Amino acid sequence: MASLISHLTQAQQKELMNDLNYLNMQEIKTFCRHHGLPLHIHAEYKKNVLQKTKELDRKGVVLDRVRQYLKTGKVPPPSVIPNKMIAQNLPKEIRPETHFLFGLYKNRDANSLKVLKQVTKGQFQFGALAQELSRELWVQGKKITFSAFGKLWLKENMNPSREHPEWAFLTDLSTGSVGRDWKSLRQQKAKKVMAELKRISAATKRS
DNA sequence: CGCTCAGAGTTAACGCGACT
DNA sequence: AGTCGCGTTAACTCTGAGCG
Repeated sequence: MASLISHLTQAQQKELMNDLNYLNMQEIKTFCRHHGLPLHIHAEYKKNVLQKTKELDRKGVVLDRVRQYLKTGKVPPPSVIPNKMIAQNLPKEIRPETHFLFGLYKNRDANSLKVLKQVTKGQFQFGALAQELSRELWVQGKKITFSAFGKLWLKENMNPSREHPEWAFLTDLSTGSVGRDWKSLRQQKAKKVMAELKRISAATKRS
């Protein structure tokens, strides 16, 4: 299947892609379910066997998938955590040289926090960045230690090399373009995008 | 300076219904 | 009866602004 948005002009396509950032997760989920786009992260608990986890992909990841789908008409595969990144047996104690694996680290986990505080001179905090980094490492299959993760977190925290256009509110906030009417602005944009997506739904069902 | 607020995303926890 | 998935909810974090 070809692009689902070829009837739009280049400028309109670009606007649509950009305004997807203004959708909230609920709206995105609805669209994904309609079209069978994967929302959950899958894990390879056993070699070559994929299992859906309870973990939901982060907004940026899901949006990328939506964009790809709109452009190509193909349903992209889900995120997968490879077998080697999954903790098979949990160590009693986490140390700086312990490998940073799925199932071992969790946000707000006291043991993880202790070690990460230790290797970052007390600066580490659980938050969106920690979540983002950990997911990325797991899915990409980069096996590193807690110590290395802490350093990576520090680096990203000091000078963020990545942008988060999908966090529309925070992005607008940092550019100072948030006014009293931001909420209605978001709804306006979201409504427009949803209307366009709905048209696509109808078109794909006909074919 | 520290506190609270806004509005967003994410998680864990909870409850409900479907299914076995 | 027990389990699983799904949807909702409360609590947390993020940022800059506003206030005492």
